[in-house]
Amino acid sequence: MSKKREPTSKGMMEDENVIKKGPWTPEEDQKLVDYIRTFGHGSWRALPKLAGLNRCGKSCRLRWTNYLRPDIKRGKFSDEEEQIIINLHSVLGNKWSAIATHLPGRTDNEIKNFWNTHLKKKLLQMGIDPVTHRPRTDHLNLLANLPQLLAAMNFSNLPMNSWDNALRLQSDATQLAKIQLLQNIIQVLNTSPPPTMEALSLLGSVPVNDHHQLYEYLRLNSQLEGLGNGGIGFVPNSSHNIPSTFPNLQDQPMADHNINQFNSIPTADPIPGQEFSTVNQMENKINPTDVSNGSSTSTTFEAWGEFMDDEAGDSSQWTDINNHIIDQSTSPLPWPIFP
DNA sequence: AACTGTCGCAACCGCTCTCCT
DNA sequence: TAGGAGAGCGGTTGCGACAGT
Repeated sequence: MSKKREPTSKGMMEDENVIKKGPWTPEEDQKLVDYIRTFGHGSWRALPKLAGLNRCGKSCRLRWTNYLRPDIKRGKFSDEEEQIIINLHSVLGNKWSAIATHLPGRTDNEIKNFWNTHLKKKLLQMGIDPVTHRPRTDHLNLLANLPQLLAAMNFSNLPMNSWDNALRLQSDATQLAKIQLLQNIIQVLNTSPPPTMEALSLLGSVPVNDHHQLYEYLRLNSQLEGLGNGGIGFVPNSSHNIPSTFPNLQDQPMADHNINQFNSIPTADPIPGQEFSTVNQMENKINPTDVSNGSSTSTTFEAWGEFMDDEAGDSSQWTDINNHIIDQSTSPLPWPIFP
């Protein structure tokens, strides 16, 4: 698309008949703010004339919503905001306005800019595709980036002590992000043929606490498998492909939830051009209303989250994992680590 | 000091959606 | 139901600020 902006009117003498474009002056801002404070914006198209501005209504609306609105929050995004954006983006994609509704005081434009200038790069550095939120396909690269992936996992593990509706959605998305990351790590460990010595040796760069974290996740999922739910079927150094990362939920008595959609599970080697992240598959099935208003008590994410909670016990398995990280006496790894 | 490259962000464009008649 | 107007959204661009040479 060739969209050359008209030469900016900055510093130009304005023809009264020409709608001004480009940066807003403090005087224009003041006029707009004064008018909206007094009369409200009403019709944006009519506003500029009424407010004495030589701008189009659209420009006035954008200036107000993105910059002049009194409830706008300025300054750097916090770590928590950053994580919320990543999580919501994994669910909603580039629906910036939908994401913005979960971040009071932040505008869609600001979030979009922050994503494009910071978060995209950050995810790429961690070896994660910012579009699909899946690790990039090169397995050796993935292993090389394992420390960053695990760091991202820890980063995602925000406390979830406030279960208001907005945070529910974020928490669900956080769970998914974690599952997604682990799933892809496990894919690498279960590739057929088995990981090479070289590939496994890369694990040596992963801090030992992260080994414990991985191990605990795998152990817990093996327990799920033992319960007849499918589990992830992890067998260290096994020579077969990983059968299914997610539990087979179709037999679960959860009729109120749209859970059968998980029948289609991403495989270790998606067909080129048909790579659908599990998160995206879920997104396609989610009632948009549930996502946007965050008030539903029966979202797919909740169903999945409840399932996880049920199977892992009252305390989240992630808390369990973290406890093991603190407790240095946890079980040794079931696979060899090459120096 | 001058030049060049990179980054961040405000603002624009064009398309889509929603509402009304 | 069709069509027009207004509003909203996502993608993109231009430009100032800053860092590096």
